[in-house]
Amino acid sequence: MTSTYAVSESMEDYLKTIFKVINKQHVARPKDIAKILKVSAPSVTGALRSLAEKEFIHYSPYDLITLTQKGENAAKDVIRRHDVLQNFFEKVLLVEQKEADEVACRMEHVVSPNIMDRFISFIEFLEICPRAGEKWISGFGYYCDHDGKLDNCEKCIELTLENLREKKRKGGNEAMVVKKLNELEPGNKGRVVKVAVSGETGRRLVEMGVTAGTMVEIEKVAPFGDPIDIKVKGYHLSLRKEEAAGITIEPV
Amino acid sequence: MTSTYAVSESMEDYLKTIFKVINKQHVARPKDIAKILKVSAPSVTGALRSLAEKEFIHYSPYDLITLTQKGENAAKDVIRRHDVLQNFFEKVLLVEQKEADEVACRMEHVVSPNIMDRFISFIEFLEICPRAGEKWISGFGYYCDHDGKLDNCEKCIELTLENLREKKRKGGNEAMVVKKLNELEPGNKGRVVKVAVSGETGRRLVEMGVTAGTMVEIEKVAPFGDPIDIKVKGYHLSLRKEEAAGITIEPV
DNA sequence: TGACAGACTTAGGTTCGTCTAATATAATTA
DNA sequence: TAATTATATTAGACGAACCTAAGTCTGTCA
Ligand SMILES: [Mn+2]
Ligand SMILES: [Mn+2]
Ligand SMILES: [Mn+2]
Ligand SMILES: [Mn+2]
Repeated sequence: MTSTYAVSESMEDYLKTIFKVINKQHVARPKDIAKILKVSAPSVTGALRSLAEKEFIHYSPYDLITLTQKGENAAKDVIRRHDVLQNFFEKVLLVEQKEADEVACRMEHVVSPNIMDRFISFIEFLEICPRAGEKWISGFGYYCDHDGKLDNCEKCIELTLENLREKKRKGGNEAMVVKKLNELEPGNKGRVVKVAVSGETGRRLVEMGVTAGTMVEIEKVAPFGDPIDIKVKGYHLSLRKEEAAGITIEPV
Repeated sequence: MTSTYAVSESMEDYLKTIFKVINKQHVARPKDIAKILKVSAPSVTGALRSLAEKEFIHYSPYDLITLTQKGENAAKDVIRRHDVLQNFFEKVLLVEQKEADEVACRMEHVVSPNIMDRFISFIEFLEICPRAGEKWISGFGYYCDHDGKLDNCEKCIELTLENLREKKRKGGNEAMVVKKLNELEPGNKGRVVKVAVSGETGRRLVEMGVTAGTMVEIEKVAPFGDPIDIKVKGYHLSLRKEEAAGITIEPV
């Protein structure tokens, strides 16, 4: 059984750490990496040499460390896997943050791309399907904390059904509401209706499979609405305002 | 970060394999182990020496291999972790069996006891809470296969609510139905109402946290109803008929 | 500008899990 | 029972990922 990803678990953690350090303080130094990963300085030197050889980073002794494009992609991918898993543990299994983070950091290296996608879809479905959603998860919390007792499910279902009908009544009057991605606010979620973005970003979106039907969440909007940070399929993505304007969304 | 479990990932896989081989053909030989784990024969010899030293197995060169109690416990624990994960991937995330098995075999070594418990509770909750269950999971399947389209949720919720009320009407007339565990049939599930089992098995049940509220599933019943194989909290357990008779169940 | 402290690398060693080649033992079969 | 075949072990080596101890580089500051 060949390993699922291009580098070893250890190297993935180094890449992840380098990416995070660079994005936080512009430049990554071996000392920081050693501290974060709780390894000795010589271990870091060794890892750097190995990563440079495989062309994940630019590096020579005493030089500063930068990620190659390949390295950045790999790092982002590990981080995505980590985030999806941690999110699932925290938001669905209601596990405490520290443990969710720790276990995600071990699982991130072994989860398959396919199962990743399923986790993402599952969480989306959970958020969208009116049978489930937040209320249902809190019911799971009750179940866990009370030795397998179910909390009053009937009321909850009635309410759900009520809301669903309400929404439908309204929906019958107005046409499907769509907005441009740049018109949404942090925390808003929606489903992609159309993508009309050219250039590198457009290509990246297609590559990532961001097409009609994909769920998008607004994470952060900078002053003057540029750039806009979004989450799609577990990826964190930063869009220019004009790029975001090319994406049509049906808010959820 | 110290590793979560007592032995390395590799050794856990050896233990698991030894357990399975013994339970299948009574005696484990290095050749079988090598074949299953896809390693060379000398690798097996090395692993056996190492496991013997740590007292997980009884072994000396050319001798036959048996698990110590410690080894058997460890093996069962790995298998439980594996099964719970694989089950979640297959039954909840609707992942195909081969991949579910492979990824479970990697994750089994890094999932924490706590998150294990959550997975188990989550699956139970999914099976019990009338908002979710099988119908809901099949809705998730539809969602995955149709690019994020929701299948007619309203009808499904109405039906669920209907069933729930139906059940309640019936439930109002008759008192809570309870049975003895030995009266159930393979595939039946239920919630433990009372445990009155003495001896080693009783102690084991308590250790495993099998108390009022725990979900139990009947897996297999031998001819004449003895022994009875059950699944509790992810563990597979074999009970004598008289032991099973000491456990009161409310069928679900 | 030159010393020095702190950061980084080199040198060299350990453990783990794997391998191949050679050897020893056990089982089968003529 | 002797020869042959199948299995298992020993010997020795390797790469990955870590470590400690000992040097080397560099930015800072007197
Ligand atoms: Mn994290
Ligand atoms: Mn990690
Ligand atoms: Mn399996
Ligand atoms: Mn495994």
